Amino acid sequence: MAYDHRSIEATWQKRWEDEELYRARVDWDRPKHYALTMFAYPSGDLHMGHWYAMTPSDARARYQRMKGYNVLFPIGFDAFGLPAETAAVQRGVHPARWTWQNIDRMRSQLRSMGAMFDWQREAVSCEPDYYKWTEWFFKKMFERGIAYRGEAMVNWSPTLQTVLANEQVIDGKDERTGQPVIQKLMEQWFFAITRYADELLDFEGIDWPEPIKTMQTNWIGRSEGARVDFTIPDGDAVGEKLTVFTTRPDTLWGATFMVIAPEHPLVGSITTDDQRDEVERYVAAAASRTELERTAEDKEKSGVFTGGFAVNPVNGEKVPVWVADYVLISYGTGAIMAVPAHDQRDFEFARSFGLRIVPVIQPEGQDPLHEPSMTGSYVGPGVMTNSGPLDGVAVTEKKGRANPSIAAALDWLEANGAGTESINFRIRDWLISRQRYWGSPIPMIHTADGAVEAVPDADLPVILPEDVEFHGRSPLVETPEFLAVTDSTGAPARRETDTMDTFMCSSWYWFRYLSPQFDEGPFDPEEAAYWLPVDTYTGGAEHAVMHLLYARFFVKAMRDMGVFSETEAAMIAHERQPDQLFDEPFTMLRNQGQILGEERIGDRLVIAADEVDGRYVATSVRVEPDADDAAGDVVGELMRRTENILQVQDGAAVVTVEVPDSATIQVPNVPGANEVNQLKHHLEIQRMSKSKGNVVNPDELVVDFGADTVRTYLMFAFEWQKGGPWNSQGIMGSRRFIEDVWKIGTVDYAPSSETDDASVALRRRIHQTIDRVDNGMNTFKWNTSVAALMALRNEMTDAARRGSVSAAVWNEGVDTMLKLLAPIAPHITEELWRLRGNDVSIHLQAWPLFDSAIAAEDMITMVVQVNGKVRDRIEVPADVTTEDAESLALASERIREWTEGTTIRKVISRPPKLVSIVAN
RNA sequence: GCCCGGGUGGCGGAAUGGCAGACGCGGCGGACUCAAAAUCCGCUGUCCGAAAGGGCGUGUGGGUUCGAAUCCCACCCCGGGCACCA
Repeated sequence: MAYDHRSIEATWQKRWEDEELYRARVDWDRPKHYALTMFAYPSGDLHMGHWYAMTPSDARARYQRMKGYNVLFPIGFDAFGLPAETAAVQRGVHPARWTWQNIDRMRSQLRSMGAMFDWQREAVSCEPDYYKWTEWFFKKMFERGIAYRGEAMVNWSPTLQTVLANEQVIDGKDERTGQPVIQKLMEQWFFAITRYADELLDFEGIDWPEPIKTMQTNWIGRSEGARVDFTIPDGDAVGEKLTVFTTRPDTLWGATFMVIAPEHPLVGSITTDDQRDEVERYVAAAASRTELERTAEDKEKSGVFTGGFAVNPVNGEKVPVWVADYVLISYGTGAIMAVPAHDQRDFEFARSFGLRIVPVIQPEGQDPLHEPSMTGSYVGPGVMTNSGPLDGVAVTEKKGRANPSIAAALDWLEANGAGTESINFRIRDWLISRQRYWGSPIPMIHTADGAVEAVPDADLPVILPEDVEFHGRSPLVETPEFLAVTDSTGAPARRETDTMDTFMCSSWYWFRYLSPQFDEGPFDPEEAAYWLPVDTYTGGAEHAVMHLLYARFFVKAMRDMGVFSETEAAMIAHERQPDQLFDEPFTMLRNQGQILGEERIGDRLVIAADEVDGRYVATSVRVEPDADDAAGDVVGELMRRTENILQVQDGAAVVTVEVPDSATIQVPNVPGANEVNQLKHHLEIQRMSKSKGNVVNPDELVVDFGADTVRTYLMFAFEWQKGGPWNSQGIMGSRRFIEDVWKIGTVDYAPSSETDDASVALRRRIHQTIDRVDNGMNTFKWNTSVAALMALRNEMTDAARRGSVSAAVWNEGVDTMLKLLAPIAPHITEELWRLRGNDVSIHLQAWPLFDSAIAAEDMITMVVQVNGKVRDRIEVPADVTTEDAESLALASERIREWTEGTTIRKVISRPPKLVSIVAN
């Protein structure tokens, strides 16, 4: 019987759906497992990246199910967002139509995966049923004072009179029109995520990757220090206070100037008339630069003097106030005190503009720091100097109060009313306003007197008007029927036209999955009481900070708003303790990498080279796609480049060529003599554009090879956390494996040369495979699980050919292999399982039990090293004693040759694996 | 620039501080075939060697250790994120 993946996959997908095999229902008698894969954006076609994210997660959900859990594995669409609106502007398709077409298409593509999605729980964030509750959450946030109005910078296109997304701005210009974009302050809606900053730093009780926790910790950026007020002594701003936050209050006596952000509210009043033109020019220029450009530390320091001064409260000194764009209005107070002697950025700034540098920390055992001879700031430990009351206090490398000098400074500031001990966070409040159409409306009303009030619950959701046109800016601002409302007193008012950041939709979707039709609240407490929290969350590491931090914040805010009170009551009714279950959304998190397009064929290079000491050193290199083999000393495809070393496939051999600076380079479309750097650049650009442009279409592969093969390949060919470029040849190995499984599952096995040894050996291998597949599943290293199954396939194929094992062991092998493979390749294993006479789905079977006694090897190859090098291998019993291992090693003929004429200094034994002999 | 991760054969990758390269792709050789494909068998890090065997080898340089892909320090390169892509 031939393996026909098309009919097998179609048949089983239909039967599973008809039989509701993957419906997840609350069952308090069974342990639950909520497996979640990240909310999918309906971008159009399902691509290999979706398969890569979802099918291993599906396999693990299936594995958990066979392990005895009642598993929920839902799916839905993150359907609001910028691309739909871009399609509307560019191609005249309504965002809703574009989005729903994509969703329909992706639904059918997703079904071809054979995943155990419970489609009856599907949720789509652009449906009014869904965004009603997104709006409801906003209202809750507003009522609790978490949602508030504030000012933030936007990318403003004066030409289009609209706000642009960061990705629409390239080099300070609109990517489509090429017109300039400026940074502009605008009043918008925020969520006060900073109130949860301290709690978000606590990852206790959740199993998340260390790097993600580190990135979030750094993003939140808690630092301890002091707030200090500098006072403006004269001019228009006389009496105003410039507040700075500093982590180094001990260096206040060395503060010789101040720097404020170009957007600082006091810029105008501090600036003197002489300096006004220059300052205004500088502020305007800063508005055209992105934050990333402004803070990059390798750039030249820029800044201008305002002409104004401020008084340093610790010593009464007047210090000049400068404006510079490396100070950001969004971080700290938007003003800094500059201590050039002990901060490198301040030092460079001071040297660029000839500002005073006063050392206040004296490194011990060195000559006193002397300003003119300093070549950089000093940031190490020492003793305070030039600092009045702090002189002589020790400075360590510790942060905060743990550093004696900082502790002394804080005490002095508080005692003298010059400043307050304070904690600053790098994280900013979450800007949730978007000046766009295709998002969840913000359910707020602007009254005639300038106040804001929430839309009454009975009027939720605020529905997006459908009959609108797209010219560039949000149609909401020009749709009178949408704008015109009455406030709570019945007076005419204006509806809020900002919509919400789509991260808002994706901050609670896993709650909606629990009960997408529920209309009495965002989710059904009875479902939530059983399924929450999410046990396994899988998705891309590109979401390490923002989405995952917003999601954590959201759940904590929900908890504090009492959203879970009914859920908690339901839990208690079922004797489940709700303690701390609503502190974090995702108990376990794992990230996959990205699948890139297939790597292109490399550049064909023609190289003239000299052979020097067996290496090739190029005198000229040119890139020429159709060069003849005889065109140079080395001609062929570039396989790899590392720095100025090229590896070129020249005929059958890979030749390594060094390209010195003296070589002449010719790159197409770049006239004249080129440098090595240009060659590198050319090769780099080609690679990237190609790898990003080559989209691999899973549909064709599913038709040609079957979903089981594609799933197996995706789980086998990559290190899941890392990802990598697609390789269209590699998939044949997985196809052959699946075909071999078919042969093993359908062969009419009859022992012909059966031996007990062979049966014992195969059983051993079967149990070793259970262990290895288990390990791979538990550690998300699917490739090792598949490799173990392939190795078992090799043994089974061999046993079948020889007829060397008993029928009972053969059948144990087939059944075990099918069960172990079932999560990875669900269709073929189901088909073979049924063909073998089983009535109940393989996906409802219990996972095979591992027996370590059966898996144990009785003989082990022991390695014998002499001075760290392997010199012999000896077969020993697995339970060999240290004494026996050493005497066997020392008695070895080969070891005696290697130790002859030397004295044995030491013998290290790690029986049964290794004996290491040190001799000289 | 800052934060996080990675670098192992021609390629994807494996390896609780203890045999580097499991498993697979590709390649080479052979069987089957009129032939090709498919399939099956064998070999396949690299250099020296007829072989036995030996030297070298996990981005680069140093260190710890009887022993390092694995731990430590410095550097180079690649990927992700940097708050309006999601």
